Amino acid sequence: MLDKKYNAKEKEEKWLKYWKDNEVYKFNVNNKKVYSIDTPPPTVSGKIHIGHIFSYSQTEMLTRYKRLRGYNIFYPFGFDDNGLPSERLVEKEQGKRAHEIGREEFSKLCYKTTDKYEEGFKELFSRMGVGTDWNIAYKTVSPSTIKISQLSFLDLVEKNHCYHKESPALWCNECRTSIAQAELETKTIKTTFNYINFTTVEDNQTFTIATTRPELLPAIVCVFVNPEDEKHKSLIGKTAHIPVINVDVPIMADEKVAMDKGTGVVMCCTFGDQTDIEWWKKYNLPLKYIFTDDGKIDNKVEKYGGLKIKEARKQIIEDLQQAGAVVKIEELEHEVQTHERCSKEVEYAVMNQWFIDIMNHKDDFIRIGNEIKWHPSYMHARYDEWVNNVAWDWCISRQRYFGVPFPVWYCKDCGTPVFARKEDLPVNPLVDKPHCDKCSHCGGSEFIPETDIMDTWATSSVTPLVNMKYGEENNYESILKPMSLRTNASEIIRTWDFYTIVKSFYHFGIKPWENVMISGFVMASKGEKISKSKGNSKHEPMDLINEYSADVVRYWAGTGRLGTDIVFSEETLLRGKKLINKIWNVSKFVQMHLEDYEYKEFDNFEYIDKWILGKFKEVEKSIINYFEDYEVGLALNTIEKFFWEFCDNYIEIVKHRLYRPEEFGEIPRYSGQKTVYILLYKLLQYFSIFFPFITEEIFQDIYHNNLSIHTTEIIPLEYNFDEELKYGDKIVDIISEARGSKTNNNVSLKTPIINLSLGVNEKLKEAIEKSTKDFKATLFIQNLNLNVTAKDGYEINNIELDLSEKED
RNA sequence: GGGCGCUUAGCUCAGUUGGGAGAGCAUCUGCCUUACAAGCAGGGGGUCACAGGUUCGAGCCCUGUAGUGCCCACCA
Repeated sequence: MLDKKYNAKEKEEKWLKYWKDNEVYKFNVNNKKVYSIDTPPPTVSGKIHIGHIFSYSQTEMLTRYKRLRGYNIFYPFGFDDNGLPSERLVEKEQGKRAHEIGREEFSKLCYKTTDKYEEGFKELFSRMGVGTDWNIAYKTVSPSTIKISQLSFLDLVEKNHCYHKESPALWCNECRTSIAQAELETKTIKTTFNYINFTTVEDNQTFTIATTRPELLPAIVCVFVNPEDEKHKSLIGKTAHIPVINVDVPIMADEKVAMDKGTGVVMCCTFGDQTDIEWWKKYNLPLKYIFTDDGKIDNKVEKYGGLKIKEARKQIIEDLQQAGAVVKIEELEHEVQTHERCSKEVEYAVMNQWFIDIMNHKDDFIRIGNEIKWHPSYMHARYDEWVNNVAWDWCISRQRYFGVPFPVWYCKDCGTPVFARKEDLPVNPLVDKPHCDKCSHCGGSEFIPETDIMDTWATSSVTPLVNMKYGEENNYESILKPMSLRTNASEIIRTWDFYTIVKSFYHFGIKPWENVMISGFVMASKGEKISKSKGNSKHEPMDLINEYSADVVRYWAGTGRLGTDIVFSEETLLRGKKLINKIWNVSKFVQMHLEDYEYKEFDNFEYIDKWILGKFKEVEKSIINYFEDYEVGLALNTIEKFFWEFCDNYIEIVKHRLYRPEEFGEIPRYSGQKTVYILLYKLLQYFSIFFPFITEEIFQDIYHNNLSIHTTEIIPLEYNFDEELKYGDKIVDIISEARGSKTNNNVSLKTPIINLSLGVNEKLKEAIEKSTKDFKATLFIQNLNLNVTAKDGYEINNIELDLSEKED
């Protein structure tokens, strides 16, 4: 028997153990159709917050739905320990920079630290009741993942989609590494707009250039004006003299110069921005690179060498002022590109990097995007928008320590790369030697290892390959190509989704998954995103679980529409708590009345039973539609709404029949028993998607001891009770109105109705007559008169309450 | 500046081929009713952001405006 009160803490621990012992969520290859999920490996870079819980829960709920619909669920969990986020975390914890610690020691610390955090993540997700098979979990820095990442790299090199080139790349001098376009974040900063006078060498004409970055004056290689610009046309072809720096550069024309920005005259530096790079390439301009990799001016620059970028800016402005070259300085707020991991302004550097070709296959990436179903559908536009606007090939090398090494060495004499053999992977070129002893190009016998590591996205974009154990024997390629579903938040469409598509296309020529499901964010308050850096998450997930139970926290996480942000709300938790309490109580009630229940073929349902069964059939259709649309939250909403109707209306009606067979008869009682048996069973199945713990407790106690509800199958109801559905609703309306009449008279709902006269139509009369006993018992009616006077609906002509007790 | 969302009751939000404006919380009034007071019944409370249009009929479809949010571009 179910306990009087539900002890969530005790029961949740019990079922966690049960599921583990009985391997309820274990993945085995069998004859069932596989539904596979490529779920985001959380970045193990510190504390988990309720935002994680939110986005992971909806995916998890979907897997539960699919499992109940008979699918064999492949739902692995991953951990992204790899790369810069982990390094930053370790640097923060150690209070030292990576290069101060040393490469080998630093890597060890990274492993140790990520292991520690990973345990915390695993514990929390387990405690939430996540139905994953931990046996197929993966880490992005494990030997097998490194092997697959390296394999992927070699495959792309072989297929000429990956190349090594000296090229300008985005550079973060805080993290001291190159980064990819996708890692940029824009930030508004206050700065000054400096109007500086230049002169022409030929005729000493003065013209003004406005810049926010005067420290780049030593890097100027050219000055541009628009060829259509009447005001500045006379400058074209002349030579500009850079003040203070005392260097002369040519003045050229290019239509990309906007006449209405600044003064309409632009200095082109190597490099200040993307356009500089374009011009540098287009006009084959010389290179004047003046920064060091840690954000200083190079020592080769006279006077400013050794200064930090911002110090140099200050100094050069002073010098320009002294030279009388400054026209004016305006305060300015503008957007700058920063590195999303550290929020520091990004520079450009020129060095050897590994790139993956993006620009030549944009059409293919758009096409693959079209072949994938996006949920919600409008997220597809964000993907297209990104692909159409990508301006760079994907730089995958990072000048960092912790991550996947490139399986490459270079000939010391000629620089020709030597690649590892696939069968030797994983390799670490810093430790391992190349398989050949002579360079195939020049015959040189000494090799230098590649010290760069791969961008984290270069490895997380192979999660489908990791899941299918790409390149191994007995792999899952045949069942996971493509996977059924990818889930993530909208912020990483441009990184994780895009790069995964890129890799899938290059490796296999096909889409990586059938569906993409995009979740929203959790907001701390309206318009304010929860983030680790802001520290504005007031609630620790574990505290919430302890206070409310995992099922209740899951309720909160299960609400809301796909792709839509939600605000954390304690009210929602309270609502979930009440719902769960109600599920428990109604289950106790049902159990009480099923003690003598036995299965029999039966189709002689009472009118009201047909009504609620017919209603559920309709509701179930809608629930299934929502799930098939990945709208987990809306499905929950629908189930919940029906459930309260089931409790407040149906149970209130049927209870009399269940309690008093001597009055109502055994067969009507059996009809009620069978109805509650069926509906509670089905409600528990649907609720188990959201509340795996309490539903398991109830299910095993009432229905099947030692059979997990999570291994059952949902078979949608097939009843045709449309007539009962329509007029049953009317009967409930009458009951509701009559109850209102009692409440308005300040009497108990038990108060007898001495006389009730209703005006109804023919159909409704028939319906009430078929359910007279239930109807009268529910309202405690002594005399009921039905008159066929209403055309549509009904009218209460007379209601006479027994107020005798009240008057006493 | 470009792309995509959002704007419905005091608060948080549903509203799936266009026809009844809804839920929870809050508030007010009753009710200890053989599952449940963490409950039950009921009331009050909304020109569905604004302006046009299509339609017999618009919260829903179209156009525009405003506010808000995310992503991108904008470092001259």
